[in-house]
Amino acid sequence: MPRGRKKQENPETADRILEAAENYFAAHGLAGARTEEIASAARVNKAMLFYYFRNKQHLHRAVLENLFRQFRSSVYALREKTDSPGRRLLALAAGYFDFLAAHPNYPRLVQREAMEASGNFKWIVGDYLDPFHSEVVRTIRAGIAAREIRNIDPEHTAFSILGMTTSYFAAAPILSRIAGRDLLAPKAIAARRTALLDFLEHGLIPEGETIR
Amino acid sequence: MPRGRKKQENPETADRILEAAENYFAAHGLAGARTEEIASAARVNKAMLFYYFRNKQHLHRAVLENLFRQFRSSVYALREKTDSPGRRLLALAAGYFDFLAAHPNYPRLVQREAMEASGNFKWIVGDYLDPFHSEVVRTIRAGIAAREIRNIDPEHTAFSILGMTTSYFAAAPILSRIAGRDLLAPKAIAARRTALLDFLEHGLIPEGETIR
DNA sequence: TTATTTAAACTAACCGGTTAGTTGACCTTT
DNA sequence: AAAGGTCAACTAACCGGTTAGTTTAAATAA
Repeated sequence: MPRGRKKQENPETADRILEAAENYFAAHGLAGARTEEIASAARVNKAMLFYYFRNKQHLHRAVLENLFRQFRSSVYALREKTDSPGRRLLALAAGYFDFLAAHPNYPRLVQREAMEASGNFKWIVGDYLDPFHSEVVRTIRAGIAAREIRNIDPEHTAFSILGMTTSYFAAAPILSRIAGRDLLAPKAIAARRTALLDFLEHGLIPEGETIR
Repeated sequence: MPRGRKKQENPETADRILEAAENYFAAHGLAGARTEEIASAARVNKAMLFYYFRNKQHLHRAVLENLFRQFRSSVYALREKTDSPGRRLLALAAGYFDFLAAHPNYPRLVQREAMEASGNFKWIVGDYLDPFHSEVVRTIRAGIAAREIRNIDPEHTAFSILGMTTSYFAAAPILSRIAGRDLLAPKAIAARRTALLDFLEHGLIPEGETIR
């Protein structure tokens, strides 16, 4: 129950801050992002960042947790209920892809955490990344057992799948420059999706077979 | 010509600075790295950074150019002279992999530049990344024409190959945590190499064939 | 002499964080 | 209903630590 409110409009100040912070942290990192800029992008006084979130670190953590919560609910939402591990794996990859497409800041924020050995490390891995990675590995194993998937190293394959999916979005700005067109445009993303899934399918299934 | 003080020869002060700066910029980014720390890691006075490299930005740029020069010479050194585009492509991927394994700072520095839309963008892409990417795409096209490689989108395949190669090294710290062991240990790198090349081979060749 | 190097003090700017005070909606009490 | 009080939300101005970059004076080597 909000007690005192100022004038009329207030699309949740804290949310605006969170959104602006997400953009700046993704683009410039914790050290590179400027609180003043975040504040002005959120159209609030700088002091509000510290009013709602204790300090820069806390704000950064809030951004991460907010994003990871969405990540987890997305991933869990789209688990296919099929007997075919091959199909389940492709659905997993596609779902992960779609989440990234919908949250372009995510890969950059995670990449930053991955590069420095920050303190966030532990909870990010334990609460979010490890469960997802384990599920992928488990599905690959099941696929191999069911002879739907080639006999490959499940863990490395998981790294490869997640890596080739993530890197496209994480490096989109520079790749767009190389390609000479905007790779985050809806059409480009759709093309990437099919190309990626096609590549996966043919890198996983045994010779001469198809997942169906 | 080393002119400096001290009886024992200095392994080129500027080089020590460059090396230390590379480590700190890779780990913390341009904004996050501290000149004082770079200086003490290089065992020189802070003023030397500004004596040899005008300012922090220039030092950062020097680090990038130094690394990219090595990147280019490595890549050009290992071009296979074979008629088989499929083999040339695998050699290209393997060579890129080996360069990354030998220069663990490279992917992190490039990733950072890729994430923010910095001014370095243009020359990095134009002078280094674009030529390499083009060569990969060209080789894939030749492979398709020679029916050694499946009929796939060459550009997206290039993204996938480079992405799955790079992301392993760029995210090594966090992946190591997930895997529960050091993924940059020589043995782990060797395992990654074979797993990666195996995955590539079976994702590229037409059904039932092999590159040989 | 001249180029390189150190140590140390210094500055200017930047930037995270604080503070004192204001505003306005809602809640009493009269 | 008028008057007064309360509290969360908000602002402008400021504070103090940090850090890029400079300067100075001295030392060392070629």
